[in-house]
Amino acid sequence: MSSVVDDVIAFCRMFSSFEREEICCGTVSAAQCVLLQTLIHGEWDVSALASHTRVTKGAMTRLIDGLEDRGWVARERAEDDARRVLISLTAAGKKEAQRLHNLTQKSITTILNRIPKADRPQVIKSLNLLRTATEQTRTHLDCC
Amino acid sequence: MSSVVDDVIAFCRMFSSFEREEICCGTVSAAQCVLLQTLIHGEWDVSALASHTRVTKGAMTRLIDGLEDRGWVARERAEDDARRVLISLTAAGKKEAQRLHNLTQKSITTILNRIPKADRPQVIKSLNLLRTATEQTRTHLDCC
DNA sequence: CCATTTAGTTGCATCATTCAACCATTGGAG
DNA sequence: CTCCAATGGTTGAATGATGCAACTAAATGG
Repeated sequence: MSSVVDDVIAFCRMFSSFEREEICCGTVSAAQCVLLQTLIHGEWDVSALASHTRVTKGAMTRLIDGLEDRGWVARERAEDDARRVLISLTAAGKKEAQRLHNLTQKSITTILNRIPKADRPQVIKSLNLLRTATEQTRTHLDCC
Repeated sequence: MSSVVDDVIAFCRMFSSFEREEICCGTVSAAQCVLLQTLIHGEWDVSALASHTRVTKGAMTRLIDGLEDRGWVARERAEDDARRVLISLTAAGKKEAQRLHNLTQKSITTILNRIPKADRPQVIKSLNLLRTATEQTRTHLDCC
């Protein structure tokens, strides 16, 4: 007997440990790993990254500091608003982000390959539905 | 365009933030929250909890310390092996674990309710498949 | 009976994170 | 135009979670 609650908890915990132990392992923290992969899709300002990653602006500043020290991201003042700081991947950063993305993909492929072939399309579709549903549910940040 | 990799990352990150911000919020850390819910199913020794949660024994000792301070878990020496320490929920712990479980369930239900009714059975089944596949993949702890 | 292994705890160092204070910039009201 | 509130970002201090290594106690095996 396993409830859907237990399944979600177990799967998410397992995937997080994948990220921690096998994907970003050694080079970056899990948060930085996600951050690099986020930036593949284009440049963001610090606040947008913070709310997307669900950490404070201060924490995001330091995550970015770490990636900047490694030469993987660059800061640039926005032209229209000199307060905003746009973060983008450097050439090296693109490479690293892609490497991490490939590792992530490999992990996920490994998992999917353990699922009966006939079920895979539905699983993939379900993950997309879950992502969409979760993001819709999760706009507000109020807590406690 | 969204790849399954992005979907998994997004869903797991969102669910983690749910746990952090809405479920264990205030009373316990996310790790302690999962730990309490794990113990609903029975008593474990420290090493088993550590490897299940994928932290070191030292970290697990401290997670348990925190829950013990709150009176939610109890330590007991195993009869057959005086080195092992069995962790179980107290009465208050059972209550808190159930409360957290209900909150988790509520969050997940909220997410599921945003998915078209027709798709839900497949999503639930998919989560179970994913959990099983991930746990099969994830027995070794070697890293780097 | 001693040496080795195993289970758990603890001290230390590290890192991520939050909170609050702070600076710079923007935009609006008078 | 000027001042003031709001916004975007950074920084310092404190907290908390974690890993590693050293340690104690108990079991196991020659």
